[in-house]
Amino acid sequence: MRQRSNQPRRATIFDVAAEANVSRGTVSRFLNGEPYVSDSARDAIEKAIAKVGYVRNMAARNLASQRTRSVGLIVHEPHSVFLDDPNIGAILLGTNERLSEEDYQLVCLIIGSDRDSARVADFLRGGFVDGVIIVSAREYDPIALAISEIGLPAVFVGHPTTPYDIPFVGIDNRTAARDITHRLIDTGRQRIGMIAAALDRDSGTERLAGFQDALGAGFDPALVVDYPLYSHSTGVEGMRVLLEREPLIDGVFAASDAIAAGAMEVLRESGRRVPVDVGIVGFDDSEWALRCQPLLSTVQQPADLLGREAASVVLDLVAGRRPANTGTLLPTEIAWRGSA
Amino acid sequence: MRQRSNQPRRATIFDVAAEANVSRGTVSRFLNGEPYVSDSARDAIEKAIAKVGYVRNMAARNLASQRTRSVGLIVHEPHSVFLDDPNIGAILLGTNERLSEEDYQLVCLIIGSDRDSARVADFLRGGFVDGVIIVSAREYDPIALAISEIGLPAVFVGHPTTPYDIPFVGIDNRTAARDITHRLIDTGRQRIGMIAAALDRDSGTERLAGFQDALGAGFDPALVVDYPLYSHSTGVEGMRVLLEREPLIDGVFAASDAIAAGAMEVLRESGRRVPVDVGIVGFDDSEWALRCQPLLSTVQQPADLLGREAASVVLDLVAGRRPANTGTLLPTEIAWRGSA
DNA sequence: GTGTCAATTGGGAACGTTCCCACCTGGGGT
DNA sequence: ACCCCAGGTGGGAACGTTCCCAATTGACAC
Repeated sequence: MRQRSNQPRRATIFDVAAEANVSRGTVSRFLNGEPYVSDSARDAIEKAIAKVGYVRNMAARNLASQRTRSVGLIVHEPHSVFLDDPNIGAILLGTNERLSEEDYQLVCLIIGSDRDSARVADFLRGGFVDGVIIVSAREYDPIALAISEIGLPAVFVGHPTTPYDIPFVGIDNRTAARDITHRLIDTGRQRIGMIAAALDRDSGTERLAGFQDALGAGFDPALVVDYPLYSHSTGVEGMRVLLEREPLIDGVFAASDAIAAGAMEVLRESGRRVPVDVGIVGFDDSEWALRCQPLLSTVQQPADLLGREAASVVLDLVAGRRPANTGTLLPTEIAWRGSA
Repeated sequence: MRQRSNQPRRATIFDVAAEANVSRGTVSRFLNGEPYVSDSARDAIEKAIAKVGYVRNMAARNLASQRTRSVGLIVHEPHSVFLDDPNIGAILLGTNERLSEEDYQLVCLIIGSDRDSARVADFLRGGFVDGVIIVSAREYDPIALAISEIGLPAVFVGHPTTPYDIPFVGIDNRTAARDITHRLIDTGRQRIGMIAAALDRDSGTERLAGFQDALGAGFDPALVVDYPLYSHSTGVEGMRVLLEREPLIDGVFAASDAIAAGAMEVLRESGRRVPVDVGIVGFDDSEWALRCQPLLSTVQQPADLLGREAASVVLDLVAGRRPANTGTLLPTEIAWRGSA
């Protein structure tokens, strides 16, 4: 079985060299875009490759060069993440696209159980990928710890709350919050409140800061409530409190779609119509946004760009180029739907 | 750079052999689970591996064995598919899981443009994967054609309408349709209709056949309408026709979630309450099901199992075992929600 | 005692690259 | 006339496996 009996043997770099009347070394230099290949050699090699139908043997290249030209994409909590979050798919797409451009392969590493976690850690330790992109790291993620320890080039997508020595790519929460709040202002809302959450995290404080930026002098602390979680029940409770404080409220920025969904239920119960009486906007563009009636206007992450950018950073690291900054924030877009 | 200067050299099979006092060949046999390894050798090798911290070098294995131990997952039309369909993620997960069990790697191959299509075809021709799983092939898919031509082990997920010499893994539309129709019957609905679609395809005719199976003698052709597309507008139009034909209709099986969503709008407009006055069920468990009020009961594909099964089939093919049958149909489950 | 066969083991020879060093060649400075 | 250097080339030596053939051993039948 040394050689698939029926198939004609695949062309190698030797065949190309022979056909082009140059040496193996020159062909290799050509293939890798290195200097010191004369124009005549280049021509001959190009023709020879076309003629013998040569394609690189990855395995041999990997073995000789001691690198794999592949990057791992690590995802945690498969079921909830893959089903709830359309972003994850887009991130995968963006990453894949960028890596393809550089002739790198994407390898999916999905961690469901602790057993997986160990298997993946072994995999990484084995040097089967040149770098990794960590998509939904938990706090104090053991795999992130392991990566940091192995010294493998890595980048987070999203903003980990625990500081590792690993760069990240995320979104600009503050600007996004400011922009979507402006929508409320621009459509003539007079009494605009916010249901904030998670003020113990960057994302939480920045969304609040953006809200404040947008309102400027008109900012009224009395119209802001805050809760620990980005949850539906936060929305229900927060909206009740806001309505009590200011029955004439006509605009609400919810710090997450789940919060917005809860708030909309309370608004409906209280007899207010969305968006006629009250405009409401959310953040995340998760499934919650589509379960609302009317559909929720919300901040949409440029998930594919996040993926692309993360790929770029990891490629830089692999190539030994330290990235300029330890974290990158990408601008967001807004999905305009019916709620405001 | 022959060897990463600072890092200690990775242990090889030679180190293990030396440590265990056996030959390289014996270690290799052990690692690959081949026979002809004595118990004493086995023990010694196990200890040696643990001691020197050996992990296989994939590149070397691939080069020597002339196979890659990786399988490609081909997906078309990234944006619509990844965003609309939660199934695709689950399929990916299931595939990845099964492949991991056999120490195979999943490589994502995503085709967005024709340029991608050519690149992927080259990639496959290059023998960079041992087999492929094609997730959302279009009719007369050029990539499927290429694969068929290259002779690469492959399997479809889903039921391609064009017959290739490639096996497939899909769902049992007929049984699923029968089962979900039974729900309508069991909850006491008396006048049950169906909005069928795509009767030019297997999926369409089988869903109708399942509906007929369930109703048996009670089947009334007058309560079935059919349209070419599985679309929202089909639901709107179909429901109008059904209501006209039978105002007392109290159960509807829609051939897709999109159809069900359209039908529910018409029902609401006509003043009928779901599920009190009319029970309605769909098929697919797509996003449409969650946009409905109340949420739609619908047929859910066992997407992770589809992925697993496809992986198993492709592994069989790679190992040279011809699968027993050319196509596999998996049973479905039903997501019970508020609409029936 | 001899032949045979099955269970083991050892190690040479690929596998197809990259890396690196040695070697040419010709033009320009001394 | 000589040296030097940059552009360009050739080919030996890894890289770490798997594959396969030859060799060794011991049991068992004749």
